[in-house]
Amino acid sequence: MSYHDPVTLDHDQDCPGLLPEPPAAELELACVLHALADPMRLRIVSELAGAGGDELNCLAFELPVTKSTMTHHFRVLREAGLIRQHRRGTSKMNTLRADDLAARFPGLLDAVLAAAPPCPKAVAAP
Amino acid sequence: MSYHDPVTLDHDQDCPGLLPEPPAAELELACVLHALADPMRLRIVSELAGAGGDELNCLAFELPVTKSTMTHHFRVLREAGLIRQHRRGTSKMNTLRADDLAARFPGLLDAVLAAAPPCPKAVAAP
DNA sequence: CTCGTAGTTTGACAGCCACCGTAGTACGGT
DNA sequence: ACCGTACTACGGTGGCTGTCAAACTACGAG
Repeated sequence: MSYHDPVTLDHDQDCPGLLPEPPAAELELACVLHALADPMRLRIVSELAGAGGDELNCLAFELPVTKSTMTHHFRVLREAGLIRQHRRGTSKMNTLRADDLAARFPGLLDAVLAAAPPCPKAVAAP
Repeated sequence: MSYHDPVTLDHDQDCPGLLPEPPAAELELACVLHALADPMRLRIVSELAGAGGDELNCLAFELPVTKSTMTHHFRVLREAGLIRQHRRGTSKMNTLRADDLAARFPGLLDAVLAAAPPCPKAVAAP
């Protein structure tokens, strides 16, 4: 659950404002499972999966916690390698790293999403 | 992650010494994920899976922790619904509830086991 | 520049938890 | 009954963590 800042120059040019994330090959199972074991974070991941690859800013998730707690959760998800975040204006846009996760742990994300509780409400587009 | 002691009379007669466990239909994803997120517990589950349904007593797992910590880990796994335990003489025998888990969360256990680090050593028969 | 909004940092809090050591229980063999 | 072995209960420790409030930063519109 620790990694060096892997943002390369190439990456900076392709996606300005990208926040640091662990490379797919370095994702750790215990870290991913731990991140998914929190109901708030599982809900974030479920809603991102339901958005079908669309980017959602943090406000798109109407979670019953404060903004600072949401910041914490998004950070845990990013550092575990579950989500990708980049800055766009005043917003942080989030996507699920579904392809990376499937490549690293085949079937895991699908099984977790299938097992996750249904989302309380549909995600509003930002 | 809480349940009432569900041991029924029928169950008592079929398997004396069975310790309380949650019914398969009541397994909670967050609880299961949390139990699997600890490397020691993941290793226990992996070794039980590798034993192909054989019962293993607690000593069969040469984990780098004390016996009292192992007791704690086995308890977490049992209460999360991942393992079944029953007393046999002075030993506690453990099996993986693979069928229950597959029924409740299809594909999850397989994906986790496929992703888990390889066991450091083969499990000695008790 | 000001303002509003999205998001972050910081510190605090209370509960959780992996781990340990110690003393104890449960069981079976002698 | 005693003994050895498998396992547990209990208390303690230090670190972790979800959560919050308050102050702050980053950004873009006007």
